[in-house]
Amino acid sequence: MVSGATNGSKQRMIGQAVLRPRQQVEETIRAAILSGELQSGEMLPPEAELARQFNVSRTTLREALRVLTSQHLITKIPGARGGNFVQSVDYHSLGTVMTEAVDNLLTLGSIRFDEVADVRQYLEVPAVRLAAIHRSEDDLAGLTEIVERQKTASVDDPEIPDLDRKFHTLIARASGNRVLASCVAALHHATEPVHYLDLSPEVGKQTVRQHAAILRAIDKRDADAAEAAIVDHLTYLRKHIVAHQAAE
Amino acid sequence: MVSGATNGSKQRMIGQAVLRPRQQVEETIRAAILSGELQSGEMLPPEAELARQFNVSRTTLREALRVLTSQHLITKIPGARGGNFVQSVDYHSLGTVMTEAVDNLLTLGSIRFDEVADVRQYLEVPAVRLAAIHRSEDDLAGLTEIVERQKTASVDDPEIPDLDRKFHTLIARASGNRVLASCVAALHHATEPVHYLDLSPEVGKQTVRQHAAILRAIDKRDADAAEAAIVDHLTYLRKHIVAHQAAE
DNA sequence: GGTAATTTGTACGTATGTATT
DNA sequence: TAATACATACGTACAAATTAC
Repeated sequence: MVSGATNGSKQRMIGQAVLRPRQQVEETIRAAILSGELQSGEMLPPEAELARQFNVSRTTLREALRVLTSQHLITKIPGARGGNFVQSVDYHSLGTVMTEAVDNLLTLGSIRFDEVADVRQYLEVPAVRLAAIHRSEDDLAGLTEIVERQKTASVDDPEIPDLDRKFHTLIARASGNRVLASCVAALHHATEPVHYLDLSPEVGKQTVRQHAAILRAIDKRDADAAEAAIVDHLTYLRKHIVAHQAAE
Repeated sequence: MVSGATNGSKQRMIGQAVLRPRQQVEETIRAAILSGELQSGEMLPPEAELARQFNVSRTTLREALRVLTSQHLITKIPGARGGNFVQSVDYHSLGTVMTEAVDNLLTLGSIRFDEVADVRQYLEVPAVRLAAIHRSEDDLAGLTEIVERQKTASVDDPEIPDLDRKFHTLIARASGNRVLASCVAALHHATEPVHYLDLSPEVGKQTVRQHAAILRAIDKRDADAAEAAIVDHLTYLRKHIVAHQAAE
């Protein structure tokens, strides 16, 4: 039962594992995208033509394309001017797949909410520190506008969760670290639906006040104050989520 | 061009977006898995039977299954006693998808290496601190064994990178936070191939020494010492990666 | 060791849905 | 409205893989 691919012997490896047609097609297209041979936005040949090129059936080709689609490497657009298009794979896709995975694990009960919240805090603290140092004037203007709109929004305004998300992700983006930005965005998304459920007027007011404090620290380029402010904010939020969860 | 699903009007939402057959099948099976209705390890009915149940063609069913497979929710096994099996979706799957995404972004050049390395450090520091506090005797024994094997391994031993990976991920697991563990494992994987290329005997020796220092701190449940040791270690590694990259 | 049985994998022709012109 | 070009879906047949006898 020992295969040559997995034993640790020093024998020369000659054979390559035989790949099924679908997998060969998939890997070839993936490599073409990741190598830059296929530019983002570019349209692939029609499926019939592409199947002919690979010398496989359209069924096989479509299964390969389907996998690449689910991995956000291409998008399929039906209709006359439609086709299979190479997606721009930027750091946002990391946030997307993380969000999907964390959501799955949370609904399955495979991870606890506080595990996500903890990691979120581990990342948001360095994020605000870096944002305080590296923020551009545009970042500052964006954050200011968000906080202003939060001040005037009523508690039942449907865009409140969206504003909160934008505030935190914009800070993470201002850090200059795109991996950090994606992780923060994903973890924020996962921890968001819960705490926006028990949004009382009082909690809303406090949140805006805390956001304003974070913004002031970033404005003054004061990393220490920014860290203190975000810790304050996250601690406050989690206390209210815990209270909410314990109450039901 | 404004769709009813996205405008912010207060109109009552009645209509549900029409889903294509493939998507309906996909969502239904996914929901069954995530709700626990389908237990992990369980085998789905044969594709022909399943297609009959959904009243779709086997082609359509297979595209749905292919997506779920690429998302690690099911595995397909060909052959007589084969079939489609529900995968155990634990926190490891988060690490898997993160690894894939980060690898893609790195080869595409959409993110820089140091962005990944920075985030890795943001997470490994709290990870070792928590590990120092929560570590079990089993964790300690496991870490000790790894370090012992690293002491005796020669530089060209093929299992060296594996030992390094195990050391860092075991620490992250010992933290008790599974999200943290997955993230650390994924980011470690992404930052690994580079620094194991220029593994000189001297670097190898220093690495083992630093690992031993981390282990001692965790043994003594000294979080501060553990933090200092891991920062030391990561700083050392990154200096050598920078040196290696600058050299070529 | 060979043969049958079971299940996934692939092929192909056709029909339908969808969006643009 | 009709024509066009593409993805989507269907049904059947066959190939390949694996197990059981």
